[in-house]
Amino acid sequence: MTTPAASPAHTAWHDTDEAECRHASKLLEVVGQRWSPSILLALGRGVERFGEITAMTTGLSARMLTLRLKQLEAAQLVERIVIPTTPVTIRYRLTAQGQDLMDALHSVAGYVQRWKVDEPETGATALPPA
Amino acid sequence: MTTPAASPAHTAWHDTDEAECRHASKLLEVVGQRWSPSILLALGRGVERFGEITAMTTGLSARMLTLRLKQLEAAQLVERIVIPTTPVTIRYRLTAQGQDLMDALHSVAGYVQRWKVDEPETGATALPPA
DNA sequence: CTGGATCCCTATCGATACTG
DNA sequence: CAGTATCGATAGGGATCCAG
Repeated sequence: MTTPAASPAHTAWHDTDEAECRHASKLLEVVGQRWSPSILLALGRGVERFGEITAMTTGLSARMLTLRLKQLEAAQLVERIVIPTTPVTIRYRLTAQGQDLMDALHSVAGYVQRWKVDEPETGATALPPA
Repeated sequence: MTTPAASPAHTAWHDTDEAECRHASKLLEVVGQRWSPSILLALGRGVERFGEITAMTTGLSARMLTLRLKQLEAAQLVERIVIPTTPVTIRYRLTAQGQDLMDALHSVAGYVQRWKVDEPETGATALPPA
């Protein structure tokens, strides 16, 4: 019942090593930090400039952006590129690793579509898709 | 254009609706909360009792577990089942929705494997898999 | 065993002001 | 434009005690 049909190439959680579960947990906690998803999404969509991210993300302050960017850099998900123009231009991009993560993560987009996740209001949605 | 008509496996982020991106972000922020991944993992592996989760998760207090469990219930990911034994037995289980999310999320297990994410120590890993 | 209620400390976050 | 520094408010989270 759990698997509809044809288990693909990916590993089920049951078969996942304890250590890897821990790493996955930590990773989710980093990625799940406030603003992180928005920032990663922006980068994934090609936005590369500090100011653009700030502008397009309502409520995000420069301070937080700097902070998150550093963390995401530390997590090897984002790289900071300094271009010696005048004044200096700085671009942020997903690393290959970061891109891969976004790739893995877009299956949650499918989840969101399937379950039409919404705010806990009215009666919410609680019916299986099919 | 928003409806790409029966996207095969999954939708790329570029093709993902803004609203859905927002929902995905919110979802990740909930799932990424401290302890949430560990709890979901435990539930996904079949652990159902409050005490068991507490015991197997180092550092997790009863308070936090109660809290997260409530949030996850509110997010429709977990259901609380009360069995009128003596004393009352309580089981927590992933809902179909929650199971589906874990399903979607196990692609991050693949990511973790591919990149061997580890603590920033020694020289760390920073090389592409292939 | 499950989980509510407090106390309290700390990390986090937002706003503002300032620099290269 | 791309950050850093500081401050004050708050919420998150741990420890402990208590209750159904």
